[in-house]
Order: sequence, then structure tokens, then C-alpha cells
Amino acid sequence: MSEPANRNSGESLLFLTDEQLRKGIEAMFFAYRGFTADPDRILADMAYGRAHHRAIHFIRRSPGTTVNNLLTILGVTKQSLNRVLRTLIEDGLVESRVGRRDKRERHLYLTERGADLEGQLSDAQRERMRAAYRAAGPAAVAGFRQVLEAMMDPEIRHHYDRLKDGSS
Amino acid sequence: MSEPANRNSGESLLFLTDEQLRKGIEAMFFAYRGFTADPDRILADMAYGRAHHRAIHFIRRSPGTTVNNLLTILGVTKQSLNRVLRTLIEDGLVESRVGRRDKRERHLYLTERGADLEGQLSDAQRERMRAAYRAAGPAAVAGFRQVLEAMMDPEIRHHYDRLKDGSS
DNA sequence: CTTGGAGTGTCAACAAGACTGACATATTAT
DNA sequence: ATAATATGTCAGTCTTGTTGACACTCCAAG
Repeated sequence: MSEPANRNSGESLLFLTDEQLRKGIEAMFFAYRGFTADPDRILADMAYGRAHHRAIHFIRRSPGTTVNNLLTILGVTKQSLNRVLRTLIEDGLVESRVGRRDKRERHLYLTERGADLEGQLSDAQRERMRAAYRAAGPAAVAGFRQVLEAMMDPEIRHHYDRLKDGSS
Repeated sequence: MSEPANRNSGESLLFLTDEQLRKGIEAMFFAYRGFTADPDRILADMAYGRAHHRAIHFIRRSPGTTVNNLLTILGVTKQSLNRVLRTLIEDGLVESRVGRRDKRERHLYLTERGADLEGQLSDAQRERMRAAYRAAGPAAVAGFRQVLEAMMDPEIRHHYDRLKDGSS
């Protein structure tokens, strides 16, 4: 193929072979396995799974969020989320309060016990993230976030951006 | 909280708050959704799922790989993989050849039809990866890979490193 | 005030894809 | 010969996702 010999450095560095992209795809696959490994190990001992982890993560992140909002963020059906929420509420990890303005809505909060579990799971996951950040260095971390953000669907990106940012 | 006012820049930039790490965790979660979205859409029309995609990806990557090897890379049980492989072989997307040195082993190859599907799925996934790489720039891509690699379990990292690298 | 629609909860049925455990069969290594 | 390895398969379970249907509460528009 007739690739021009000289271009500016930005463009030439952005000539990406299929093999380079493939390696990036594999990095995502393997890294995600590591990313979920620690919480999964903790959850395996209890009657909970990854879905419960996700629910309590985002409830802790946005206390008082509604079921519908959580639905959108998690990208699952209400039936699927409801099963998870029901067990968490029954077990006393999550509290569901009827909305005062709109009584159809349920606002979700972690109980003390729920916050305990969330902390335990988050600690494990953050520890791995922290170790990876330290190993890679600050510049790498910035790049990491940039690429991940560019990989999100625009709608999802919108929800992501609305979550409190810890970069300040 | 007696943080020394002056440290070297590397250390001070590596002081990571829980909120910063939390944001990174969420970035992984949302980005992985985008990462799998395109192949999932294609597969939804067929009788295949994400598990089939993973299998043919790594068969295409390491033609002639054995069942046991694939098992380790994918991190699933042989029963789980066998179900997937069986359908792929029955449908003529994957060929299983008895090993010539060790006749217990089965070496796996994509057929022409299998390679077609693999290409279709990979094209979609690579396109998103390429777009994200372009949007973030070359420096970000390097950091992205560094952090992901540091996040992998050491054993898995070993398998990852052994796959052909496209960075040359 | 009635009616329509939105937000929520719940029931039932189902499917993908993971798991464990047990067992069969070749084949190779000791 | 015997033990270990590589694979395949059957049976059962679990988590987590899906559709579809239906009821209830509440808000807002007519």
C-alpha cells in the first residue's frame, strides 16, 4: 500500500494495525477479569453475585437514587434489578423509601450493614486499582481514563460524567 | 493527616483518593459495556453469544491451539467450553483435528466460515477501539495498555504476554 | 373528575453461560 | 501394568439476564 513516508508524528503514531488493536482488545478482556476477581471472591462466600455488587456500588455513589435511575445506569431490566434489590432489602443491606414528592418512586439507601459490605468490596477492588495506578504511573493513568471514556457509548458516557468526579 | 508539603512529583501525583479510584472503577465498568456492545449486537441475531465470540477470537489468534490451552486462557471449565465448541464444530465454524504427536489432544482451527464470522465481529470491535485510540491520542493509548496490564492477575498476564504483540 | 400514562412491583417462563461432580475413553508416560 | 493426562459427556444447579402480562399508585391533562 502507498503509505506516505512522512507525516506529522500524531498521524503516524495513529496508524493502527489490526494486530495492535487486537492486543488492546485482549488487554481489556484480561484486565476486566482481574478487575472483578477480588470482589467475586468475597461475594462467592455469601449468597450474592456481581449484580449485587453493582447495585450497592451505585446506591452508595448516589444515595437516594430511584429504581429507574439505577436501571438506566446498570443497563438491565427492572425485573432483573428487582430480584437483586429484593434480596438486598430483605437482608437489610438496602433501604427503600417511598418518595415524598412522588410517592411512586422508591429512593434507595444503604443501611449500615449495606455500607459495610460495600466498603469491603470496594476496598478490595480499589486496592487492585491503586496498585495498577502506582505501577503504571500518573501519565499512564490519565491516558487510561481518556481511552476508556472514549470507548463508552455516548449515552452511558453522559451518566458516567454526572457521577461525582474525584479528580479535583 | 500530616501530609508533607513537598515531595517529588511522582509521589505526589500518586496520592490517590478513594473517589479518584472509584471513578476509575466506574470507567472500567462503563467502558467494558461499550467494548462488548457491537459484537453482542451482531451475535444476538444468531444462535451465538459472547462465549462463542471469545472462543473463535482466541482460536483465530492461536490456530492449532489445544482445548486445554483455550480453557486456561478463557478461564472457564471444560464443560462450559465444550458446549460452545460443540456447537461451533457442528455448525462448521471450527475444525477439531486429532494431534499427530499426542493423539489425545485436539487442535482447533477456524474454517473459512468461522474466519468470516470472526472477521465480522473483530471488525466491529476494532472499529470502536480504533475510534477510542484516535480520540485519546498515542500517549493515552500507551498509558491505557500499561494500566490494563498492571491490573491483570500475574498468571493471566503471562498468557497475555505470550500472544503475538502488534506493537512492532 | 375522569382518564391516560408513568413509575414501580410482581408473577411466570425461559435462556445463556457459568459451576460441580461423576464417569467414560483414548493415549501417553512411568 | 499402572498411573496420569486430555478430552468428551451427562446431569444438576446457580446467577443473571430476557419477555410478557398484570396490578397498583400517583400525577397531570382534558
